[in-house]
Amino acid sequence: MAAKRTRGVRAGLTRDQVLDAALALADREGLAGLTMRRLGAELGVEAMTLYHYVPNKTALVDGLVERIFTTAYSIGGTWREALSSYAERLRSTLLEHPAVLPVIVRPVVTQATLDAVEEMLRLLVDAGFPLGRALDSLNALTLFVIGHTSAEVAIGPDSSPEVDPDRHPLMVAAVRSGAGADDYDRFRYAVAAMLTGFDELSTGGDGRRDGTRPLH
Amino acid sequence: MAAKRTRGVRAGLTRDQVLDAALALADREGLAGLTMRRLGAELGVEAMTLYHYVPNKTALVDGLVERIFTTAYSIGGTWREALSSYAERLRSTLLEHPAVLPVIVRPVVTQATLDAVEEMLRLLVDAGFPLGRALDSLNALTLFVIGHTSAEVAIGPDSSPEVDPDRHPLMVAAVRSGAGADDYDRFRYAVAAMLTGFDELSTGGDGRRDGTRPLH
DNA sequence: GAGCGTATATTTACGCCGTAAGAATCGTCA
DNA sequence: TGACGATTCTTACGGCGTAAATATACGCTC
Repeated sequence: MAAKRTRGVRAGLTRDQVLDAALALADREGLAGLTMRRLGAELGVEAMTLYHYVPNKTALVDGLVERIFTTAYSIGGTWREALSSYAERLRSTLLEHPAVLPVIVRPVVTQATLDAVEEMLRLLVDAGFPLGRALDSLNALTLFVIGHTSAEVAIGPDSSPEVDPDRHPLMVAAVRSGAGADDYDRFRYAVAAMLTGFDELSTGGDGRRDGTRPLH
Repeated sequence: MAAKRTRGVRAGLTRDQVLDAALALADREGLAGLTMRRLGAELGVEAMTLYHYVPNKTALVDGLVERIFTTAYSIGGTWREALSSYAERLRSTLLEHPAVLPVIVRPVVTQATLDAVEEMLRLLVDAGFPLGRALDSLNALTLFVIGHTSAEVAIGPDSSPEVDPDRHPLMVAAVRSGAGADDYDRFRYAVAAMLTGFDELSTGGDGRRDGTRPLH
């Protein structure tokens, strides 16, 4: 396909193209499959060439994390709707790139995301949240979504060991009834619980004056 | 100290000793510093010797995760107290071994932890939680703790970029006021919010004496 | 045009890594 | 004693991230 490269012959790459290819490669082959040599091959270029667009591999992975977050923010509606849909959007974005999850440890705050954060803070403050609690709430919600989605991805069905029904009757009953089988249902329940808790603790329940209901 | 090893001269290791040393090494040097060669050196043994106690490096890391979880469970008191202190214990255990956090994606359910889980479920069910929601609540709380603690560890102070006070006044005000600076405070706020939300959504506020129909 | 600096790519090489294969030594039991 | 299994070391292989040096091509000034 591509003519063989020789020194100095431009490949016409950009940092964005490198990141795109890196994300695609990680999605396809897993995080361990993302190596500089393979990424280079993917782009028709030697590994060392990539170091002109990225200082080192750590920075490349950081770039992936940032990219994922900048596509996840969303706003609009009441504060409950905004936070709820933000949580769902973040979850689905993360699920699209499960390979990157292990290295996502915190929301990377970039210029691109600040606008959305600012608007969410505005919604919360207008609803009666003290400013500090508004920030805390946003933070906690994000961290929960990351944790939950990580667990969703980490396993398909269930890998629990054998359980003694006499010693652990509730465990057995819960598993038998299929409880916890639906990740998305569990996710929505937990998000609703967090939002309800935020409301109660930070506005004394005022936030629901507009008639918004916690779930469904 | 230790005389030089020769072939066949026993070092008297056990799997537990290997895991102990691995955890200590990871805590001291970071996850990337945990290599088979270095771990071997730590134990006065060649790298390949470790493969008699552990099938491969992945299994070794899995062993670390399991070990951390089995020491984190705790129970007692009301359901709120139990879940709250469980969250705190898990957090502090994770903080003691921050290097392992990136590979903790899910609570490893082992025989050792089942008793504690069963008792927590009992507390929740007695308080009026539908069984499925009890399990969901426990799960959500665990995942939140993992996510939150990961973020705590991932950063010391703050590395936010420069923020334009005109575009993002709330952001600036929040940071200036020192909001979100205290990780532990933020953690407790979020846990309290979750518990309040669980209560509201799963028992109707304070124990299902009114027969409120729970979700599900 | 000619000449030259700068950006872009490659080549080569070094020291790590996980681990497969096989040889060496030990304790134990017949 | 001799055989055997358990334990350890030695050697080796392919792959990794990346430092250093080198080669090519484009865009600028004259």
